[in-house]
Amino acid sequence: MPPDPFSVDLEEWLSCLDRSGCRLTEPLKVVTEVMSGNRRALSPVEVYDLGRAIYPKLGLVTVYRSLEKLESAGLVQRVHQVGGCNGYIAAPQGHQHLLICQICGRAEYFTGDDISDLVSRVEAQSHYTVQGHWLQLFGVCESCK
Amino acid sequence: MPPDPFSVDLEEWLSCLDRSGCRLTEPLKVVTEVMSGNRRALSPVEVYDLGRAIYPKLGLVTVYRSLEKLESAGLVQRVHQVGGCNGYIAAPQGHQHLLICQICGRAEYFTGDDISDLVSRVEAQSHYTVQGHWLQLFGVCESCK
DNA sequence: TCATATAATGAAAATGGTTTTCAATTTCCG
DNA sequence: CGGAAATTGAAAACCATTTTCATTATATGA
Repeated sequence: MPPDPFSVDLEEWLSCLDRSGCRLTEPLKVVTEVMSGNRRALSPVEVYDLGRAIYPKLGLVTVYRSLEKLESAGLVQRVHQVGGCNGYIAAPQGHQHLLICQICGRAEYFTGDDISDLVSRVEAQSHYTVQGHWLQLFGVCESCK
Repeated sequence: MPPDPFSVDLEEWLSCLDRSGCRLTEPLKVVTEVMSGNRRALSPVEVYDLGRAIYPKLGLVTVYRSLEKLESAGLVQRVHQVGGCNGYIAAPQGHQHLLICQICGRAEYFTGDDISDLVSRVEAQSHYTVQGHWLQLFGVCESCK
């Protein structure tokens, strides 16, 4: 069982940001708290709203900048969906992919996608060199059924 | 060998649009010609520029509306990439996925992704019901190596 | 073939999300 | 504690996309 990216605690995230050379300001801590404690992909405005519940003078611009820091520190990743591509969610440790509930937006990570056979076959047929892949599953979670 | 979505000719696309109830206007035909004759994911502005080379008074707004028609007719699909998600490309027939060159943007479709074992395992572990998936490969094409 | 209802067009304006600018504030290192 | 430098928030700028609306073009039925 791989580590659950949603159970990582705030302190670890903050020390990771610290190691990346960020100043641990109040607004950045608030955005980090929101992102580390949520299992859904959140848009910048959603982060903004959740953040202001904790720290009312948080600015939307700062949310954008903080998400950028979290993303380049590898703590958060962008999520692409049919409805839009401006969602951010806690990034997995190692090689994992997302499974997203189409009803409530809740997400899980899963491992063990072995597509190496597929990749070799596609490489042989297309004469491309494959460098990476995106795989995402969509469905309905237990409580939404 | 599945049919190559890039080799479908213009006439077929136009009759498909006709069957969908669209009026075959000059601007729509131009956008259709651009989209059916290109192997790269094109942004609306790129379509606009390529289209005006054929039909100078084409408007950008019409490009957006035409892409929407092509998309709902299933002839074109949106492409999601790290650099942005506003690309459109000829849609595959049946179940196929994209392989995109990171250098030149050229794309190929491939078939034969069998992820049913993976899906059953993930369903059992997560208690989600999986309804669909996204799979996309990234690499370097033959001429870019 | 022609007339006509109506879908489609293009230009301008509106919209909405994201980025830039900049002066004021906060952090953190010495 | 002091001060250099990163960070912040507000306003403005920016850019892609959508809406509005008067005009034009298409397809259909007389």
